[in-house]
Amino acid sequence: MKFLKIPAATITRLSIYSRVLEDMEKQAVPVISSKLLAELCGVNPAQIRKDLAYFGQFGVRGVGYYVKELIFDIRKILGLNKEWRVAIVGMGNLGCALIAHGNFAKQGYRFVAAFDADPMKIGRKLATGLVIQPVTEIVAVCRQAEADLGVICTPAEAAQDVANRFAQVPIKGILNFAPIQIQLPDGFKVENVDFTVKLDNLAYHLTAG
Amino acid sequence: MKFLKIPAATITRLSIYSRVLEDMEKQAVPVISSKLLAELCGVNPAQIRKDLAYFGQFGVRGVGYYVKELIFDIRKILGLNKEWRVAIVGMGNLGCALIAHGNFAKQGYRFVAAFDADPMKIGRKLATGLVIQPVTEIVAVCRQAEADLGVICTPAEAAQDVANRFAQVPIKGILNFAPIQIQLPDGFKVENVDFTVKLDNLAYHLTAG
DNA sequence: GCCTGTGAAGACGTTCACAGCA
DNA sequence: TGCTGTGAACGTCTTCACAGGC
Repeated sequence: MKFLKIPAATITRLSIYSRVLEDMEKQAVPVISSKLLAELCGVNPAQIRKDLAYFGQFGVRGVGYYVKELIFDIRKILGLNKEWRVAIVGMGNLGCALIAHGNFAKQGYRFVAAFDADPMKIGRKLATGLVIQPVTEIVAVCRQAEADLGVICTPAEAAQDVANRFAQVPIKGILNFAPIQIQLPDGFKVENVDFTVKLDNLAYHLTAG
Repeated sequence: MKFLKIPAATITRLSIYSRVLEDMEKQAVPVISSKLLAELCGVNPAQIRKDLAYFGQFGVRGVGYYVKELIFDIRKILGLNKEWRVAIVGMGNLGCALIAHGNFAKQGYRFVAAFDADPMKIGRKLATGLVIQPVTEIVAVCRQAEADLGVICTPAEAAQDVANRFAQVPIKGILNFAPIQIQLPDGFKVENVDFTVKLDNLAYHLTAG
């Protein structure tokens, strides 16, 4: 599917388009133009058309895009036409909040394993029915549970060790909430979510901008 | 301070550099070269020198950068040489997890007000001593508490309303965890943290890449 | 010799402007 | 007419390569 080089930003935007489109669908909007979608997403209309053009032709000239079809097409492009099985490590406040968070399930992500290093927490049953298991079992349990993706919510010190275990499974996609740059061989993809980096951006813009 | 146009990515990287440098400082490393720092951050050495060059000269030729000084300089660039006062709305699992999260306090961000729409939660006292107040009081309480930044952890439906209230305070920098594009006039800066967008990126790369 | 600081070159992503089609 | 699809123009960011200085 990947003939041209797709900008990383394009993928991120497709994800946002799909979120906005789902909203439109809920409001029973049947068709949308790149102009309106662009406004709702805060981007340029040509950007949207170009992003989609990397993957094919999805619109109707003179009309626009059929909302329902476009949602389907984008989800297919992103690989969301399957259930993704997610393992999560570090069941502190944040880890528990993520499991309880409704948006993951809605988008097709399902938590299939949970781990923690704290012996006090092991064996505890979470709201979803998952039982917390020891981090030493990550490789075995994730293989058994056929996990595709890993989420790291541990303190920074533990994050690299967890990533190494994920790598052995192998789990090739990791969402990392620890404020540290994880080092992994090529072929592994780490996405970082760093709240303080975002806050630092705000601080800078309010200070200098 | 802002003579040239600074790339947005530069600010994000400065924030990451500071995080890695703080790690170096803890390990009592006195001096670091752009080459080593680049490896630890996963970027090109010239990138680091260029990023810093936007703001001045911080290194010593033939030697490198003094870790402690560079941390200080970067924090000053980002505007982190003051305490930032943060208001947070939506005290569900995620909101509570954020308040409990140690990294914010460590970087100079202090929660000074918490809000929720649920009458059952109002008046409840959080671990930090903060008392949850009704969202209708956002403007008054934030002014009183002199909040600089706002964090939105509400469901998507409530996020725009909360942002509008922040805008009236006025709070000009908002960290938004709701999966929706918030619309605000120029002069306001919104940073989005959207977990599912990140997961979608992983899904795409594991599917197509 | 070594590493920073920086103009110039190159790569990349975005926007424009219009051709193509309902 | 209206809106998509897309090559070309533009602007921005990154990397190179070397001059400058310890």
